[in-house]
Amino acid sequence: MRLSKRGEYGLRAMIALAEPDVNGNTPQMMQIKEISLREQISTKFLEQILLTLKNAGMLHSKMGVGGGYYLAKPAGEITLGQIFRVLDGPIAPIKCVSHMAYEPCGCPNEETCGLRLVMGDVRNAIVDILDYTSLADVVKRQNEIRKKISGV
Amino acid sequence: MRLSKRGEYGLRAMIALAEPDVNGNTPQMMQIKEISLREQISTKFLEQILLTLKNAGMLHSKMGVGGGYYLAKPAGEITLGQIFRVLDGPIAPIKCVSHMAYEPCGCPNEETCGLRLVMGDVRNAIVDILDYTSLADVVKRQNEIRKKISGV
DNA sequence: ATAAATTCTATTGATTTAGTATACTTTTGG
DNA sequence: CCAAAAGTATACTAAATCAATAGAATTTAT
Repeated sequence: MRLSKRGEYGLRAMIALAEPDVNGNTPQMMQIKEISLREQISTKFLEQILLTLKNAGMLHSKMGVGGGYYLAKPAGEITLGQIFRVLDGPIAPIKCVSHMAYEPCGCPNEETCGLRLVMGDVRNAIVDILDYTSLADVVKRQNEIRKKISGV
Repeated sequence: MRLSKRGEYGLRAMIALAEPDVNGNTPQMMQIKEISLREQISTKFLEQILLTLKNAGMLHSKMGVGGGYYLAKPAGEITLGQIFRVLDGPIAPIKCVSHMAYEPCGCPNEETCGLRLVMGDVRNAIVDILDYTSLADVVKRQNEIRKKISGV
């Protein structure tokens, strides 16, 4: 049940872009290099990932000197599930329980397949988290932890 | 978030072995061919998978004529999580939230990494299902559905 | 003895992953 | 206008993993 590096980097970059800039403004614009440096990601690889996200309509960009990427929508309207699906495909652990990319899996009787029943539960559990967690939620949670740590 | 074919086939085979035989006896002994035929799995591939499961101590086998595989423990004592880990490795979507195979993931600050927080939730949700569902639970659930269908 | 069954090891071909490489286009500062 | 900065777009590749295949060795019932 692995999240790919592509997915990991893309999610981390999106979370970085969802944070307000030094002046508290949002959405913040950041250059690829800035993100790759801060998040320890190969610049060239991140380039591809951000481009994919842009083509999927989740990011906007500004070319040329002083350019960069910024979120296409408010952070509260972009969920981790959406980002995940763009970069890593369907969330379901097995095709026969996928809502977005259903395919029969070849078991003798899909209707009474025990594995399918359980994997359906797993799918729902994951989707319930990823599709109901927005970038804004993540940023908020990060800030709460930071506050708790500095407050100790 | 994909379950591999190896994992899928292995889980299906173990569920088949957890069902009582025609006389209601359990654990039932089945030959590789029998399982591969019923579950539509390449016999040779299933061979490898069952061998792995045997070496992990979840199956016993009897060689020679009239031989076959059977569960090493009662179906109620084998969880899907155990089987999954043997065939597909750690359940966690990202190493830095794995209990069984922790590794840092390279983000600048693991403690306040938002992605890690969310993926930790995802891991727990999956583990809560797979580690608390035994083969016996799956068989029971299958039977309930079969009863419901034939009863309609 | 022999046929049926599991065991074990090696290999293969396809696909995916995680990048690199290269060249191009757009924008802006000077 | 020109050069540098920045994103755009493809193509390529090395390594790993996946799904399966092959074939020989071993064990057992009859």
